[in-house]
Amino acid sequence: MPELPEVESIRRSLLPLVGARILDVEVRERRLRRPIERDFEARLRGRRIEAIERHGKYLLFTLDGGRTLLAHLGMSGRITRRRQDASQATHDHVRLLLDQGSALVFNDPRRFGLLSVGDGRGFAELERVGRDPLAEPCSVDELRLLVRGRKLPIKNLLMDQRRLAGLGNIYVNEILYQAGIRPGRRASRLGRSALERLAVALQNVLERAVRLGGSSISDYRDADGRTGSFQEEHAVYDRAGEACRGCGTTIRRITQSGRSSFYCPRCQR
DNA sequence: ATATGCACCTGTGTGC
DNA sequence: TGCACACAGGTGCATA
Repeated sequence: MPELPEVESIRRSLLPLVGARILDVEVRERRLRRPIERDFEARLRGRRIEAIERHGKYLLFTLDGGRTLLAHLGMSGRITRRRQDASQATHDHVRLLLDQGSALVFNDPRRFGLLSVGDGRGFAELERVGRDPLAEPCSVDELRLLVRGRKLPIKNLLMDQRRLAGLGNIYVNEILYQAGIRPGRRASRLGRSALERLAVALQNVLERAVRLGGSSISDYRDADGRTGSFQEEHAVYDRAGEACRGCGTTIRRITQSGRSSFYCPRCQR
């Protein structure tokens, strides 16, 4: 579910927890994308949260003693702040009991998410992801290097987390609309002007989406249960059959590598 | 190395 | 009402 803007919104809503201590850990379901380590609870208990950062779609909780809690929400994951006495919901897999009666709850119906504790931040998962385009905006020259010799569709390239970290199906579709590029265009065939528009669209869409707290399509919420509102500005995502806000042409849906792509056949070439 | 297809899961909506 | 099916914000692995 969550892409870069949603994860960033969750991170910001979690910041009041910096300084909190983890008093206890409860794990009800260990079978996530990768099973939760056996010593997960022991390695978290008693630690203090010193910082909460994000890289792409990953959240990193820096703890005292040099440890790091890595979290990924997969398709359906949520991290919520609650009272410890709040009732447990279906798919509440992990609860971190903090001081002052609050709790951090990880809920994930599909279990595509990930939780892991490491010493430092040497996670194999993190080594597989590229730069974060919000933290480090891409120049046109860098985009040119990225597309050089790549014959796959630009949409698939932008979704490849090893190249850029954080873009998923919503934001890639929205960025390509803003840039006026069809999702099926071969990456290597994009010219200088298209790459310039892409660089601008990348920054504008991500910054705007973060400002609006991300996209709440069906059930995304930040850690305090608040929805985002960027979905109200979606130009193409999930709008097949509706009119393009720019020119009135009917938005099309196609399938690329098993995922839906949406575009305006007139505004995007 | 590059590109694709499928598996991993549960929930929801649609059409019969 | 029940049932079958398609589809969903992601990633990892097997296969060409």
